[in-house]
Amino acid sequence: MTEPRDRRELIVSTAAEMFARKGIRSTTVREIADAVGVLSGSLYHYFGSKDDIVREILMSFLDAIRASYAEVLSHGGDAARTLREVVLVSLLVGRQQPDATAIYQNELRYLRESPQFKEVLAAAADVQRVWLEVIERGVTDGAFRDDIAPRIFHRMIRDAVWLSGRGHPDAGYSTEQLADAITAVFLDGFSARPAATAQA
Amino acid sequence: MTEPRDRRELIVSTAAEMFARKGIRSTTVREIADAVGVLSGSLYHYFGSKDDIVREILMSFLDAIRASYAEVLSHGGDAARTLREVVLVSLLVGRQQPDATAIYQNELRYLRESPQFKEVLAAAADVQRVWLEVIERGVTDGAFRDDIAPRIFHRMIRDAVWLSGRGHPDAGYSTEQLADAITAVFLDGFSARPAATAQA
DNA sequence: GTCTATATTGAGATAGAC
DNA sequence: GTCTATCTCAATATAGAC
Repeated sequence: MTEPRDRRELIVSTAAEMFARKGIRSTTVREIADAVGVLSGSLYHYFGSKDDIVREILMSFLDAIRASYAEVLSHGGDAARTLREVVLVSLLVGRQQPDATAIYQNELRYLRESPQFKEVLAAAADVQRVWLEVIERGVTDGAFRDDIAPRIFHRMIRDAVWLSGRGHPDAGYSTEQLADAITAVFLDGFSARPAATAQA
Repeated sequence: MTEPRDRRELIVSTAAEMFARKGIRSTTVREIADAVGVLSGSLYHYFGSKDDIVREILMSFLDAIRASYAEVLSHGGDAARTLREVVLVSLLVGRQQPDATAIYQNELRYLRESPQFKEVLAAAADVQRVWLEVIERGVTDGAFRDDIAPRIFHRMIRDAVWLSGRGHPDAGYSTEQLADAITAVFLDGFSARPAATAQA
């Protein structure tokens, strides 16, 4: 997020940064309030609960992802091309909302513990479905190998994308370069090959 | 783990299962004691704290990993072969200690919050170093491509391996088959190819 | 070695004054 | 809209009887 215009946005962006860095459970409402510069009771003027803040962060993230994917799917292309674009737009949204991305990756279990996150989990399921469908389409078309279950491949590439922001920043890698690296490894493999199938 | 012989082992294995399923923070000592069939105070006869249980689970896991890797490295082989074996033995230990594997994957941040896990984190660093070194050796040898940073590739394949136990079980995939699938994707790619470089 | 009982701390949330 | 003050609950851990 950027340049919060009002206090409500400041609360959301501050909380997102702390949730991403320390985890939701380890971040107290008092710490959020301290960082914002108010007392904890004041947060409850804007949000009914700590989890409402979490919900807002994640729904905004997942809505951005769903919109990006819809755009990618709308302009067609074969499975390999679409997969490449899904990787790229995922990384782009991840770069715009790094905190939300980290929360999404790290706190799935937290979200499953409370029924109020049903909507968030449903949106996450939509997102996963896009990945799986493009992978399955590629297998059906003969573009992708059929000796590895789509669900297994899906998990590998999905984790590579969403976890790419985790830990140390990828110094020297732009988002586009990282997208190229991920698609290169996952489509062509890491083995050196005599005549590489040049992909970019 | 299996067939706890004494109460202490029962506490460890019960706690491991709950930590893996619900997370360390969401698992209370009272719940562990309930599941074991004692009252919470009694746990403190065996362990000084809840985190001592965590430490025991993870050190036993990481020691098993380090021993497996040492064995793999001791009998040599080129980088691709060694990487393949590292993947396989990692998955084998993961199958033997699925709860510890999940905890290791999910709770790194928790471990970083307390100085008492220094030893655990040091062991984890040893493990990561083995991966990185075999990858770097392959690049130097010319076996692996040199246009993708080892550290980026390392993160992808490492996550694919350690996260493979997460979520739904891989129905129908044995550990060996999963190891084959992972090495196939990461070394040869997911693209269908005219004349596949048969690898198994 | 296990229990009962409780100390202690920390968290999310609320009420009501300003 | 923010603060002060506090409620309530839940968690780790401890003390000491049995």
